[in-house]
Amino acid sequence: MKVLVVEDDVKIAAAVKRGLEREAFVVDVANDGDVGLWQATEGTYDVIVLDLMLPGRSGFRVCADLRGAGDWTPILVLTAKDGEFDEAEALDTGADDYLTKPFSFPVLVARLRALLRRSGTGSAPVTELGPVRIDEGRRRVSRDGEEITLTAREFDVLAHLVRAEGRVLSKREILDGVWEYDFDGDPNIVEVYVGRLRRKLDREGFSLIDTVRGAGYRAGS
Amino acid sequence: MKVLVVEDDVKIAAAVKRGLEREAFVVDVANDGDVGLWQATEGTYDVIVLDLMLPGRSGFRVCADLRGAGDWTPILVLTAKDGEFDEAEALDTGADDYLTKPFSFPVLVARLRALLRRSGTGSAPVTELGPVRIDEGRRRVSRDGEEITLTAREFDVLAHLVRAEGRVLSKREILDGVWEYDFDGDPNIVEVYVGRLRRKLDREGFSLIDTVRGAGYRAGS
DNA sequence: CCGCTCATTCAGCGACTGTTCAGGATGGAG
DNA sequence: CTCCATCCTGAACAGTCGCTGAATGAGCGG
Repeated sequence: MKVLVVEDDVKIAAAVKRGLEREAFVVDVANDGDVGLWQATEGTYDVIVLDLMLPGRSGFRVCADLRGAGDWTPILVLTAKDGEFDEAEALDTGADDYLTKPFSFPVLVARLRALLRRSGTGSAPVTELGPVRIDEGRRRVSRDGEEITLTAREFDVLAHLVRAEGRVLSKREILDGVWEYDFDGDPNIVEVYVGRLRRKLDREGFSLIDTVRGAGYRAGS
Repeated sequence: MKVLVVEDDVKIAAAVKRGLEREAFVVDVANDGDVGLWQATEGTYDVIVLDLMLPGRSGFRVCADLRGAGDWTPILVLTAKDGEFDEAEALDTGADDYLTKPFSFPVLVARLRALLRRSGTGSAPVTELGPVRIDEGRRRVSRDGEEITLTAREFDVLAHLVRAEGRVLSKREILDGVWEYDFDGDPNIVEVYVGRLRRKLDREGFSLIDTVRGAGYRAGS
């Protein structure tokens, strides 16, 4: 589950990033509105946390621009309680929820999850592929009813492939979708994870992830 | 992209209609279940937004009747959160997704788009030429339902020819379209690949790729 | 501070596939 | 009918791609 945090206060940004990562989110941070907008359009995020008071392009503008460009990634807006910006106004611009600073961390997480659930990105109805059952909401996987434990990364890679609904995803696409945007390590890591998923999920006569040589990987169908 | 909105609350119906029209949908509204069912069967819609609580025929019935009549237009169901109707139940009746009222507009649009994407109305690059079926997204090819494995290059060449929809492509064009820009090897390689494709795909009485001597190759039509 | 889990890198191996080449087949022009 | 350009094909080779096990190190909990 990828989150983009657009926040100029470096300390807050870092704290939020660390906290969300502990909750198994993959987090990218942008420190001003322009970079934020750019990253939001380039990358594929499941949800965006957007401060309204930003250097460069304001949160309002970012929100409006994204929506104007047809990007409906759920947005949770952060506002200062002194209320220079009005929450209702933010919602009008196309935000989906808001939170006034200072906020408690559990609340942020709860609201994010609620947002993901509502927008359907997070609660993709449980998917079944052969004997394997993938519950994105609870981040659980089972085969023949038996629970299988995956690490956060393993789950993200699997979920990403499953969401593609049979399309072939290149290693590059998987990297972009699951790892932080500035990851520039060896794409071989995708192979490593696919290998691990196979060892955990495949069984005699059933293989969940196909290799499409020269193109990427494909799950299901 | 045509949407049918079946909703008895006139204000909600109007708001949704206006909003969706701003998103470039073409919207028809029905105010009760019977009219809704009738319009759904008469017209051809890409997706139906269906309230469950309706005068006349309930949303459940509409859904069930449509499915019973073999109409599989994607349906997004609107439920009141007080939960007189159960979402799971709606999905059982044949709905494809649900949203609880009140909902935010962007969420509705996002879900509709997701639904359209999933149901393939939005993008399905699956081409059939005679007995051969080419699925570009899944990178799969089959003849008479039987899967045929192609290498990456083979698939790319085939896809390129298929995309030309019957136009003749010169070897040069195929090279430029499929190989890297700076490829300066023997154009004979195209012949080699066409040959391999033929051996894999052609059968008695059917040949997928025609040679147009002196000009290039052509697939389909 | 120690032991654990997990993410990442690396190198080696094996199989597959892209490419080349040369000789045979084919078709059209004259 | 003949000849030449064009196309087809089988075989061979080298390089690429994907898989794996092991090693390393960061981070967390005890």
